[in-house]
Amino acid sequence: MPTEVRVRFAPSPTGHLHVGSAHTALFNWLYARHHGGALILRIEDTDAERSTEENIGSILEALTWLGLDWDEGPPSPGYRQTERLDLYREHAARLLKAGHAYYCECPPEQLDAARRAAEERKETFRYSGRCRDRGLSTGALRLRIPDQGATVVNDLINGPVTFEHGQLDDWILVRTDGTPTYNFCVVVDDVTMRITHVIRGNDHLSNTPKQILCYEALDYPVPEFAHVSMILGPDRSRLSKRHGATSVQAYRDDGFLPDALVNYLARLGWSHGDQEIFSRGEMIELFDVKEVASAGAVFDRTKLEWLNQQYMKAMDGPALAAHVEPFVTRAGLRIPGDHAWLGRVVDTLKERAKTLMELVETGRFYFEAPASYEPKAAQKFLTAEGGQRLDALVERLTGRPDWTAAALEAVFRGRADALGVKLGDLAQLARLAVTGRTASPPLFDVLALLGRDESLARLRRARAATR
RNA sequence: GACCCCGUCGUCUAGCCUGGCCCAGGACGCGACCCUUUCAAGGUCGAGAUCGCGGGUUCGAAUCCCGCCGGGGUCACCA
Repeated sequence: MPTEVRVRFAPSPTGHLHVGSAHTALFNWLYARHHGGALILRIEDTDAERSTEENIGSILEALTWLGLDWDEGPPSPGYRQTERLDLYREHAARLLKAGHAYYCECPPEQLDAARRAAEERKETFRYSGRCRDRGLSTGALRLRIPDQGATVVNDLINGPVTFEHGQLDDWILVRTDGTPTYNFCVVVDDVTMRITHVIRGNDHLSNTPKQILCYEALDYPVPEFAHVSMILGPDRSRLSKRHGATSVQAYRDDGFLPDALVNYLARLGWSHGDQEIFSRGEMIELFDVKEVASAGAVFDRTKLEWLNQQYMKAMDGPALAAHVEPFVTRAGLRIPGDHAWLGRVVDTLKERAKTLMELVETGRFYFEAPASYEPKAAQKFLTAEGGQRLDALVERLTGRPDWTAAALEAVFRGRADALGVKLGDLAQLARLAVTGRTASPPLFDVLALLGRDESLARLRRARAATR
């Protein structure tokens, strides 16, 4: 029986969920789901200084919003590193006893000095190994790295990567104060959680040989590794706040759909022929880490926006309306109809906006009468002649029982013929009156959705504004 | 600086393993046109890559080999 695939996503709660982290979380999730395996969520909170409870909550929330569910992890206990200290202690003791680790009492100041000196000489700093054979019983615990040989990381994405042991040094497993270091915790956790595939950011590739040596010292099987490329800013350096929004929630708040973000992230470093849009099911079925590209990818918000629009367009009104509602409220607007009404409104707006936020802004007139008219258009349309046309429209429209888009269009066409003008002339005038703008969804749909009373009121108000 | 990774249109990518179908395909963005009551959406067409550079192997290289250059990442008693 083949061993079950077990992957993990291990964020450190020092901030919100970064899109780069979401990217590797997604690849882990896809890999787990594709293989019918398990995704384990582990919180790496050994940095007490920067880890906060709020950040943990925020990360879980972001993952949930993205629809990346985990099979093991919080809120169950035992998935935070701070809860697993005994485990690290046990393993440290084992390494010490087996002679694979030793205590080091070199004062930090001395190490710093040596580091600076090495830097002066333009050399790589490596711990001298001064305490290797002193048989000390206190201090920081270091892993003994073989002097000779090399360790090869057989990366699923990057292929075999060789690191000479001469490049590595006896790294610290446990600090003088007894707390375990990150690299040590990762090894112990991945082993005890029976992780079969470590899929993580490319920035960890250099740490991998150190970790492999630790697995071997512990006499544990080494998992498979896959180092995913990082997400870059326009200047091709790692995407950071300096480049703009980086957190998943920032994109949520800007009005992106989780499916769109997930689809976008999936296409960063991964592809399947010429296909751009993938349902979750398709992604799960088609995804394979071995096909992930090793080059970094620049985050392109414009393409994300396009994808978001594709997703909004594909969604039916009522479903989209549920996503839109909070944005209406947040804009300080009231919804003058029921959910079905909002669904129809949203149907007229979804192909005119890239984000939910933009959609609300574009359709603002559905929720409140225009506070003003576009100056240039007002200049052109709200003239004496425009007033006469508005009068004609109001007269024809008042008291009309059939307030549907089709009926309204018939009235407008009839009026345009009678007045000897093009439909467009009349439509633009009415559009300005009703929306305050020269661009909007189809006028007759807008009128129908606004209702007779509101539409007529707006036409009259525009009439009053003519010169 | 050392080590490691990466290098195809502005961007995301296909092709590279198993050389010829590639004087390089798709998508975003950009331009034009069509459709049209406006704006979008949609459709069609187009501009855009000497495949980082230089050698070599070969009848033939984006694809194989070597060197170089450029970018990024890692070098903590941070994670």
